[in-house]
Amino acid sequence: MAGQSKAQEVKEQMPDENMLYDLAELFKVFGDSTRIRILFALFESEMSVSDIAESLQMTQSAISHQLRILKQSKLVGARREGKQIIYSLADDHVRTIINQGWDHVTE
Amino acid sequence: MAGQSKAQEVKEQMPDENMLYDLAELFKVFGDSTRIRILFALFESEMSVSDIAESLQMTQSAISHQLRILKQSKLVGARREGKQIIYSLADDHVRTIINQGWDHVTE
DNA sequence: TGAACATATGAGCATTTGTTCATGTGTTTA
DNA sequence: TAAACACATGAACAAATGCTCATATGTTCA
Repeated sequence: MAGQSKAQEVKEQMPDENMLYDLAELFKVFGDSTRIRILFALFESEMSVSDIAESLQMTQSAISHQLRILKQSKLVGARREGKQIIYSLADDHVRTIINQGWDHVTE
Repeated sequence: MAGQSKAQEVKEQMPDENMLYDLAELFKVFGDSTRIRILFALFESEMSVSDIAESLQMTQSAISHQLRILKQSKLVGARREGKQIIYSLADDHVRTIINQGWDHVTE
Protein backbone atom coordinates (compact mmCIF):
# COMPACT_ATOMS: atom_id res chain seq x y z
CA MET A 1 0.00 0.00 0.00
CA ALA A 2 3.02 2.26 0.27
CA GLY A 3 3.24 5.05 -2.27
CA GLN A 4 -0.51 4.93 -2.80
CA SER A 5 -1.71 8.51 -2.65
CA LYS A 6 -5.05 9.41 -1.15
CA ALA A 7 -6.16 10.77 -4.50
CA GLN A 8 -5.31 7.47 -6.18
CA GLU A 9 -7.12 5.44 -3.52
CA VAL A 10 -10.27 7.50 -3.81
CA LYS A 11 -10.09 7.41 -7.58
CA GLU A 12 -10.10 3.63 -7.57
CA GLN A 13 -13.16 3.41 -5.39
CA MET A 14 -15.25 5.70 -7.57
CA PRO A 15 -18.28 4.12 -9.23
CA ASP A 16 -18.42 3.75 -12.98
CA GLU A 17 -18.18 7.02 -14.87
CA ASN A 18 -21.40 6.41 -16.79
CA MET A 19 -23.36 5.71 -13.63
CA LEU A 20 -22.24 9.02 -12.16
CA TYR A 21 -23.22 10.75 -15.35
CA ASP A 22 -26.70 9.19 -15.27
CA LEU A 23 -27.06 10.14 -11.64
CA ALA A 24 -26.22 13.75 -12.41
CA GLU A 25 -28.70 13.67 -15.28
CA LEU A 26 -31.39 12.48 -12.90
CA PHE A 27 -30.80 15.28 -10.43
CA LYS A 28 -30.65 17.75 -13.28
CA VAL A 29 -34.27 16.87 -13.98
CA PHE A 30 -35.23 17.83 -10.42
CA GLY A 31 -33.16 20.98 -10.77
CA ASP A 32 -35.72 23.19 -12.44
CA SER A 33 -38.51 24.94 -10.59
CA THR A 34 -41.09 24.32 -13.31
CA ARG A 35 -40.46 20.58 -13.17
CA ILE A 36 -40.44 20.63 -9.37
CA ARG A 37 -43.78 22.42 -9.41
CA ILE A 38 -45.18 19.87 -11.85
CA LEU A 39 -44.07 17.05 -9.55
CA PHE A 40 -45.63 18.76 -6.53
CA ALA A 41 -48.87 19.17 -8.48
CA LEU A 42 -48.85 15.45 -9.30
CA PHE A 43 -48.13 14.82 -5.63
CA GLU A 44 -51.75 15.83 -5.04
CA SER A 45 -53.35 13.91 -7.88
CA GLU A 46 -52.87 12.76 -11.43
CA MET A 47 -53.76 15.45 -13.94
CA SER A 48 -54.08 16.29 -17.60
CA VAL A 49 -51.59 18.57 -19.34
CA SER A 50 -54.01 21.49 -19.47
CA ASP A 51 -54.89 21.11 -15.78
CA ILE A 52 -51.20 21.25 -14.89
CA ALA A 53 -50.73 24.26 -17.14
CA GLU A 54 -53.63 26.02 -15.45
CA SER A 55 -52.37 25.12 -11.96
CA LEU A 56 -48.97 26.58 -12.68
CA GLN A 57 -50.20 29.45 -14.84
CA MET A 58 -48.00 28.44 -17.72
CA THR A 59 -48.55 27.68 -21.38
CA GLN A 60 -49.54 24.22 -22.56
CA SER A 61 -46.42 24.07 -24.69
CA ALA A 62 -43.99 24.84 -21.90
CA ILE A 63 -45.60 22.21 -19.68
CA SER A 64 -45.62 19.65 -22.44
CA HIS A 65 -41.93 20.13 -23.10
CA GLN A 66 -41.14 19.62 -19.43
CA LEU A 67 -43.40 16.60 -19.12
CA ARG A 68 -41.45 14.98 -21.90
CA ILE A 69 -38.27 15.33 -19.87
CA LEU A 70 -39.93 13.99 -16.74
CA LYS A 71 -41.30 11.05 -18.68
CA GLN A 72 -37.94 10.23 -20.27
CA SER A 73 -36.43 10.06 -16.78
CA LYS A 74 -39.26 7.75 -15.73
CA LEU A 75 -40.33 10.15 -13.00
CA VAL A 76 -43.86 10.39 -14.35
CA GLY A 77 -46.09 8.06 -16.31
CA ALA A 78 -48.83 8.88 -18.77
CA ARG A 79 -51.99 7.32 -20.11
CA ARG A 80 -54.47 8.52 -22.67
CA GLU A 81 -58.05 9.17 -21.63
CA GLY A 82 -60.08 10.36 -24.57
CA LYS A 83 -58.57 13.54 -25.94
CA GLN A 84 -56.56 14.11 -22.81
CA ILE A 85 -53.36 12.58 -21.54
CA ILE A 86 -53.24 12.01 -17.83
CA TYR A 87 -49.86 12.27 -16.12
CA SER A 88 -49.01 10.81 -12.73
CA LEU A 89 -45.99 10.18 -10.52
CA ALA A 90 -44.12 7.07 -11.61
CA ASP A 91 -43.17 5.65 -8.23
CA ASP A 92 -42.34 6.50 -4.64
CA HIS A 93 -38.71 7.28 -5.36
CA VAL A 94 -39.85 10.65 -6.58
CA ARG A 95 -41.56 11.42 -3.29
CA THR A 96 -38.59 10.19 -1.27
CA ILE A 97 -36.00 12.15 -3.21
CA ILE A 98 -38.03 15.34 -3.05
CA ASN A 99 -38.74 14.89 0.64
CA GLN A 100 -35.03 14.52 1.41
CA GLY A 101 -34.31 17.68 -0.54
CA TRP A 102 -37.16 19.41 1.22
CA ASP A 103 -35.68 18.50 4.61
CA HIS A 104 -32.37 20.01 3.58
CA VAL A 105 -33.76 23.34 2.43
CA THR A 106 -36.22 23.76 5.29
CA GLU A 107 -33.82 23.13 8.13
CA MET B 1 -66.73 23.24 -3.15
CA ALA B 2 -68.84 23.26 -6.32
CA GLY B 3 -67.23 25.02 -9.27
CA GLN B 4 -63.77 24.41 -7.80
CA SER B 5 -61.63 23.06 -10.64
CA LYS B 6 -58.96 20.46 -10.04
CA ALA B 7 -56.35 22.89 -11.24
CA GLN B 8 -57.48 25.48 -8.71
CA GLU B 9 -57.51 22.95 -5.87
CA VAL B 10 -54.00 21.75 -6.63
CA LYS B 11 -52.78 25.30 -7.03
CA GLU B 12 -53.94 26.18 -3.53
CA GLN B 13 -52.13 23.28 -1.95
CA MET B 14 -48.79 24.10 -3.54
CA PRO B 15 -45.99 25.07 -1.14
CA ASP B 16 -44.59 28.56 -1.16
CA GLU B 17 -43.09 29.61 -4.47
CA ASN B 18 -39.74 30.54 -2.94
CA MET B 19 -39.40 27.18 -1.21
CA LEU B 20 -39.93 25.40 -4.51
CA TYR B 21 -37.33 27.63 -6.10
CA ASP B 22 -34.81 26.84 -3.35
CA LEU B 23 -35.56 23.16 -3.68
CA ALA B 24 -34.89 23.27 -7.42
CA GLU B 25 -31.67 25.18 -6.73
CA LEU B 26 -30.56 22.43 -4.37
CA PHE B 27 -31.14 19.68 -6.90
CA LYS B 28 -29.43 21.78 -9.55
CA VAL B 29 -26.28 21.49 -7.46
CA PHE B 30 -26.47 17.70 -7.60
CA GLY B 31 -27.19 17.93 -11.31
CA ASP B 32 -23.65 18.16 -12.58
CA SER B 33 -21.35 15.18 -12.94
CA THR B 34 -18.28 17.03 -11.71
CA ARG B 35 -20.02 17.97 -8.48
CA ILE B 36 -21.45 14.46 -8.12
CA ARG B 37 -17.94 13.06 -8.52
CA ILE B 38 -16.61 15.47 -5.91
CA LEU B 39 -19.31 14.35 -3.49
CA PHE B 40 -18.52 10.69 -4.14
CA ALA B 41 -14.86 11.40 -3.53
CA LEU B 42 -15.70 13.04 -0.21
CA PHE B 43 -17.88 10.01 0.53
CA GLU B 44 -14.64 8.11 1.00
CA SER B 45 -12.78 10.68 3.04
CA GLU B 46 -12.23 14.38 3.53
CA MET B 47 -9.70 15.80 1.11
CA SER B 48 -7.79 18.89 0.05
CA VAL B 49 -8.62 20.71 -3.16
CA SER B 50 -5.56 19.42 -4.96
CA ASP B 51 -6.26 15.84 -3.88
CA ILE B 52 -9.77 16.12 -5.28
CA ALA B 53 -8.43 17.62 -8.48
CA GLU B 54 -5.97 14.76 -8.84
CA SER B 55 -8.64 12.15 -8.10
CA LEU B 56 -10.91 13.50 -10.78
CA GLN B 57 -8.14 14.46 -13.20
CA MET B 58 -9.32 18.03 -13.42
CA THR B 59 -7.70 21.41 -12.92
CA GLN B 60 -7.47 23.00 -9.49
CA SER B 61 -9.46 25.95 -10.75
CA ALA B 62 -12.38 23.92 -12.05
CA ILE B 63 -12.60 22.01 -8.77
CA SER B 64 -12.34 25.16 -6.69
CA HIS B 65 -15.18 26.78 -8.61
CA GLN B 66 -17.41 23.77 -8.01
CA LEU B 67 -16.47 23.50 -4.36
CA ARG B 68 -17.64 27.04 -3.92
CA ILE B 69 -21.08 26.07 -5.19
CA LEU B 70 -21.20 22.98 -3.00
CA LYS B 71 -20.20 25.03 0.01
CA GLN B 72 -22.80 27.73 -0.66
CA SER B 73 -25.47 25.02 -0.69
CA LYS B 74 -24.11 23.69 2.59
CA LEU B 75 -23.44 20.30 1.08
CA VAL B 76 -19.77 20.42 2.04
CA GLY B 77 -17.83 22.09 4.79
CA ALA B 78 -14.25 23.31 4.79
CA ARG B 79 -11.49 23.92 7.26
CA ARG B 80 -7.99 25.23 6.80
CA GLU B 81 -5.04 23.03 7.65
CA GLY B 82 -1.80 24.84 6.99
CA LYS B 83 -1.64 25.81 3.35
CA GLN B 84 -4.38 23.43 2.42
CA ILE B 85 -8.12 23.61 2.78
CA ILE B 86 -9.79 20.36 3.64
CA TYR B 87 -13.28 19.75 2.36
CA SER B 88 -15.73 17.23 3.76
CA LEU B 89 -19.38 16.27 3.45
CA ALA B 90 -21.57 18.58 5.49
CA ASP B 91 -24.09 16.08 6.82
CA ASP B 92 -25.91 12.84 6.12
CA HIS B 93 -28.58 14.44 3.97
CA VAL B 94 -26.08 14.41 1.16
CA ARG B 95 -25.58 10.68 1.44
CA THR B 96 -29.31 10.02 1.69
CA ILE B 97 -30.25 12.14 -1.29
CA ILE B 98 -27.54 10.63 -3.45
CA ASN B 99 -28.44 7.11 -2.36
CA GLN B 100 -32.08 7.63 -3.32
CA GLY B 101 -31.03 8.90 -6.71
CA TRP B 102 -28.66 6.01 -7.07
CA ASP B 103 -31.49 3.55 -6.40
CA HIS B 104 -33.53 5.17 -9.13
CA VAL B 105 -30.85 5.02 -11.81
CA THR B 106 -29.65 1.51 -10.98
CA GLU B 107 -33.00 -0.23 -10.96
C1' DT C 1 10.78 39.72 4.07
C1' DG C 2 10.55 37.12 -0.19
C1' DA C 3 9.90 32.86 -2.58
C1' DA C 4 7.12 28.80 -2.96
C1' DC C 5 2.94 26.59 -2.40
C1' DA C 6 -2.36 26.04 -2.00
C1' DT C 7 -6.55 27.89 -3.04
C1' DA C 8 -9.93 31.48 -4.74
C1' DT C 9 -11.84 34.34 -8.16
C1' DG C 10 -13.01 37.36 -12.24
C1' DA C 11 -13.46 37.61 -17.27
C1' DG C 12 -14.25 35.33 -21.50
C1' DC C 13 -16.15 31.73 -24.30
C1' DA C 14 -18.60 27.67 -25.88
C1' DT C 15 -22.39 24.77 -24.63
C1' DT C 16 -26.68 23.77 -22.54
C1' DT C 17 -31.27 24.93 -21.18
C1' DG C 18 -36.19 26.79 -20.87
C1' DT C 19 -39.53 29.38 -23.05
C1' DT C 20 -42.19 31.07 -27.04
C1' DC C 21 -44.24 30.67 -31.49
C1' DA C 22 -45.88 28.10 -35.20
C1' DT C 23 -47.41 23.92 -36.62
C1' DG C 24 -47.95 18.81 -36.55
C1' DT C 25 -50.34 14.53 -34.69
C1' DG C 26 -54.09 12.17 -32.60
C1' DT C 27 -59.01 11.87 -30.82
C1' DT C 28 -63.83 13.01 -30.51
C1' DT C 29 -68.15 14.61 -32.20
C1' DA C 30 -71.41 17.13 -34.99
C1' DT D 1 -65.52 13.71 -43.03
C1' DA D 2 -64.63 18.22 -41.25
C1' DA D 3 -64.20 21.02 -37.34
C1' DA D 4 -62.83 21.39 -32.64
C1' DC D 5 -60.14 20.04 -28.98
C1' DA D 6 -55.86 18.18 -26.46
C1' DC D 7 -51.27 17.44 -26.71
C1' DA D 8 -46.49 17.06 -28.96
C1' DT D 9 -42.66 18.97 -31.25
C1' DG D 10 -39.15 21.62 -34.04
C1' DA D 11 -36.81 26.05 -34.64
C1' DA D 12 -35.19 30.20 -32.63
C1' DC D 13 -33.54 33.05 -29.06
C1' DA D 14 -32.19 34.73 -24.48
C1' DA D 15 -30.33 33.32 -20.15
C1' DA D 16 -27.67 30.27 -17.34
C1' DT D 17 -23.73 27.20 -16.78
C1' DG D 18 -18.94 25.05 -16.59
C1' DC D 19 -14.44 25.29 -18.01
C1' DT D 20 -9.99 27.79 -19.01
C1' DC D 21 -6.68 31.30 -18.35
C1' DA D 22 -4.66 34.81 -15.81
C1' DT D 23 -4.17 36.62 -11.53
C1' DA D 24 -5.27 37.65 -6.64
C1' DT D 25 -5.28 36.12 -1.76
C1' DG D 26 -3.52 33.63 2.04
C1' DT D 27 -0.02 30.57 4.40
C1' DT D 28 4.52 28.56 5.38
C1' DC D 29 9.38 28.58 5.67
C1' DA D 30 14.16 29.76 4.48
